[in-house]
Amino acid sequence: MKENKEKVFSTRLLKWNKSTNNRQMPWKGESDPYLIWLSEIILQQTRVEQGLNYFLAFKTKYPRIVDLADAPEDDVMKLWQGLGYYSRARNLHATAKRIKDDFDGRFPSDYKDVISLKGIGTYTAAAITSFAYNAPYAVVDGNVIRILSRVFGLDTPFDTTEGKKLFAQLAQQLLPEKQAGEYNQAIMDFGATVCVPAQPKCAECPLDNICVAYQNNLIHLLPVRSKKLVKRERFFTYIFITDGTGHTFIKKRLEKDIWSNLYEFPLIESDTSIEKGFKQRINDQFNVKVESIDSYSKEYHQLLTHQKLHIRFVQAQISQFEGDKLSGYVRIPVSSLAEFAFPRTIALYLTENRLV
DNA sequence: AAACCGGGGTC
DNA sequence: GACCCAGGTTT
Repeated sequence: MKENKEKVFSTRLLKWNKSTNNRQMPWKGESDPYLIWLSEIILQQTRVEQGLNYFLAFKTKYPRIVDLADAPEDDVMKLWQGLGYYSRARNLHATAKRIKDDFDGRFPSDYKDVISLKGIGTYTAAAITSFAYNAPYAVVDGNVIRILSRVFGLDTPFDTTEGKKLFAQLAQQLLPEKQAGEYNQAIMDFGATVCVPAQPKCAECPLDNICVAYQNNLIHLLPVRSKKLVKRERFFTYIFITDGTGHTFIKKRLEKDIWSNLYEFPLIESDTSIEKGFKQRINDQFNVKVESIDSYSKEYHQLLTHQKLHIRFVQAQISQFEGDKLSGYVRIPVSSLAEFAFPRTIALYLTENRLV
């Protein structure tokens, strides 16, 4: 009797995993759920190479959950600076505090407790519980979706409710329950090294003879995404204010928008690029009298998932007295700018202009 | 169900 | 320029 395809799939993946020298990473084979959790949060929508140094920095600075829980949030944001998706850092910190308070400082082991934590969804809960406790929960990430859509020939868009349900059910069905951790690790490594998005290595693929996409030349058509993103264009003009005393003004972004909890300079946002009339605009928006405009930067471009940002920096000089009018802003020494967490483009501007 | 949330790498 | 990455939360 012919073995069913699901069984063949899982068996071959496990065999492939044993026979391959997979990527070695600091969190591989880690048994401490705290470090597994930390690595998984950092790696959400993030490449291993990009997240690696951040993981090491966090592990060094916060060796235990309580160390992270007791840290000032601004310190956590600063360490996260440049990694993006900053809600991950806020949730990481909030969850550390909750574990300290509600779980006696020990990372929970029950799936239902784990997924109740901020910043932990189905993927991360499955990853943590399977890696740390070999709990029978199948991970579904970009790698898994890509592999399943190709091998099983599924053209249901994965970014829909129906698609998410379909891939989750199939992934769970394929999971060898007694080898959950090993299998989850195997399928993601396989997606990252063999069944890659472009130019997958089908010639060395152990699943080629059961892969619907390979057999039917559909590799480049799967997986299917339902819709493409629309980008909004925004124009930011940041005012780097000098008041003749070596100080400038910043504030923390607290609105529901990009870069929440990061710092920025006084901002003028507009529908188109601003090229002139800075004195008047600064006067109107911030109620300060500008003595002179000292410099006018190039336009920086920053691409976010849903937005294209046009960012320019203007250095404006005001009198020392005028600084008192900037309510809501913090007056800080220019020499202390390096202590604050800034969005990537602001950090870049500061570096290029030797301000940090 | 759809929108939103960063930054970097690849083709 | 489009797509992707060890996704999750909010509306």
